[in-house]
Amino acid sequence: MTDTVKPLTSFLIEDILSIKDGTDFNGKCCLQVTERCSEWKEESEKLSEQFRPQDAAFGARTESPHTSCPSSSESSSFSSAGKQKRSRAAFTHLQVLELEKKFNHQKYLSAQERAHLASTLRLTETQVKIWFQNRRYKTKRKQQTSEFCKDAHKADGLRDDLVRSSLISSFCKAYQYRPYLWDCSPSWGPTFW
DNA sequence: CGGGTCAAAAGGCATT
DNA sequence: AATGCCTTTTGACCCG
Repeated sequence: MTDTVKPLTSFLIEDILSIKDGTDFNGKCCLQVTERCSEWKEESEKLSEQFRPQDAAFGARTESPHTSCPSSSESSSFSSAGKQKRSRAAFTHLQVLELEKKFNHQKYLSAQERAHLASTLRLTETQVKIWFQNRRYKTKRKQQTSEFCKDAHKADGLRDDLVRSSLISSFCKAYQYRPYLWDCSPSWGPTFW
């Protein structure tokens, strides 16, 4: 993996989508992030044309479509001890975006839909399946966490604005490594809080 | 460089 | 057998 294409985390996209849906906190920033998101998408599409990490660093997505889990058979290597060494592909921005879009639309895929999405994104069906599994579990965890936080705040008699500030600081924390989001507002950055 | 975080992938077990 | 959920492992990245 080079610095040219950094994986866009699904967490990031998830938050971008939630902001676009208007469920987040700052109207001005929402608009800017939305604009930023489409800019980024264009950029991502260009990059994905120019450079495909799976072709360079990973064998994971160049496999034959006949194998159900080629990423493990083709991109895994063995250490000197003979133990299987796991490889971990980093999906491209576009791949994650499309997966997120699909996930936003439906949480579960049929075998046919999965196969179609996999071929569209040049991933294996297993990768798509595992991605959806991880994604569902992540959503569930996040929901459980937020419910727990709500209860805790209620119990402490704290007001909504504290929850809000907690969300904002989570957001800050989540995006601390993503300067393209930080620069969407001149006054928006770690010092803002 | 060590530790923290995130995410892809594998493993285990349950369900259909 | 296929797929689900949940946990664990692994690797990349960042920060102090």
